[in-house]
Amino acid sequence: MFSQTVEYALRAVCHLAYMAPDSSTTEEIANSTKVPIAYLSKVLQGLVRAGVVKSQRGVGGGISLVKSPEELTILEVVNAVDPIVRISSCPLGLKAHGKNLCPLHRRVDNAMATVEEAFRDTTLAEVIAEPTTSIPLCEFPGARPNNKKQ
Amino acid sequence: MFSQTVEYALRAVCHLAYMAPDSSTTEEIANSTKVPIAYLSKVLQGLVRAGVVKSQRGVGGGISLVKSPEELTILEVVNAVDPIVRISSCPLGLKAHGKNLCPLHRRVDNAMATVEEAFRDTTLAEVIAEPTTSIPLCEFPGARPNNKKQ
DNA sequence: ACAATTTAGGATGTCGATGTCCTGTTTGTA
DNA sequence: TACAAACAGGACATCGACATCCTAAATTGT
Repeated sequence: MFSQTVEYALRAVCHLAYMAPDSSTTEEIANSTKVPIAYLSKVLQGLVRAGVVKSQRGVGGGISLVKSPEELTILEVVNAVDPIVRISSCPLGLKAHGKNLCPLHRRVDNAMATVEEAFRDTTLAEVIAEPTTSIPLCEFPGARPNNKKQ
Repeated sequence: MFSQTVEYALRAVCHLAYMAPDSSTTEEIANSTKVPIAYLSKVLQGLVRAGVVKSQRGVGGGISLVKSPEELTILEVVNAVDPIVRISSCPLGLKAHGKNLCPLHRRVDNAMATVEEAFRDTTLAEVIAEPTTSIPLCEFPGARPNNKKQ
């Protein structure tokens, strides 16, 4: 239902949220999130263009969040790489329907609206702060993802 | 978010619900739903294999619903052609997580669960009975889709 | 200036979703 | 039986998602 690219982008941003406001290299993110590094590079480029993350080349550079985890929603990440497209007019192109959706497409669109709202209401800060036995991206409870520098 | 195949399958089943318990030919469904006939044929084959519709070859044959519109849900149609796959274990394959989803994947899976439930709770009968100015698949209010035989 | 690090981006490959076409098979009817 | 209607299914084409590799460009430290 969601593309692999969305999954990868969410993992990457989740990792960056843990590290915020520090930056991580693409390699660090790839190791932490188990995403193919070459493809992750492309996904991150998309996030940079969308203004969700920023990049810094050269020694000591890397990728970091533009906003704080408190201000960044899952929806912004999803829409940056694979936007949730709402149904705004009849997919059959029926003129008589115009902006009115038939009951079928109204229901499908409502389903998408529900997802959109759930994602809009969730910040990255909430995701990484939530108490749980399963830390996002981490093998062991209490650890931070791929935190090799400390 | 949903595949084109899902969209086509829903249109086709919606048409068949209007016609139920009569059958329609692939060509009639294609015309009514504005789906490419050759591809619709493949989609319908999938619905036949999934037991959502049944087919009858030869003169006077066609496609018809297996269940009545009251008993058939949107979810059954969606799952027949492009199943909603729930997240049942950590996508990163982290052993430590096991069946526990981290907050990130828990939220993504919850979104899918919401869609699944909304679709499970909607029958085709509800879709075609709902009062609206936009009749599913029809250009004009009050008409039934592609109802050439009457 | 030079070397090491790190992202940017082009070229390319693979695979499944989408879509088309043609032939085979089944079935009703004259 | 012959023919026409109608689905079944294989072969093939196209396109975008996913993925990899290589080179260029930018940046930092020496």
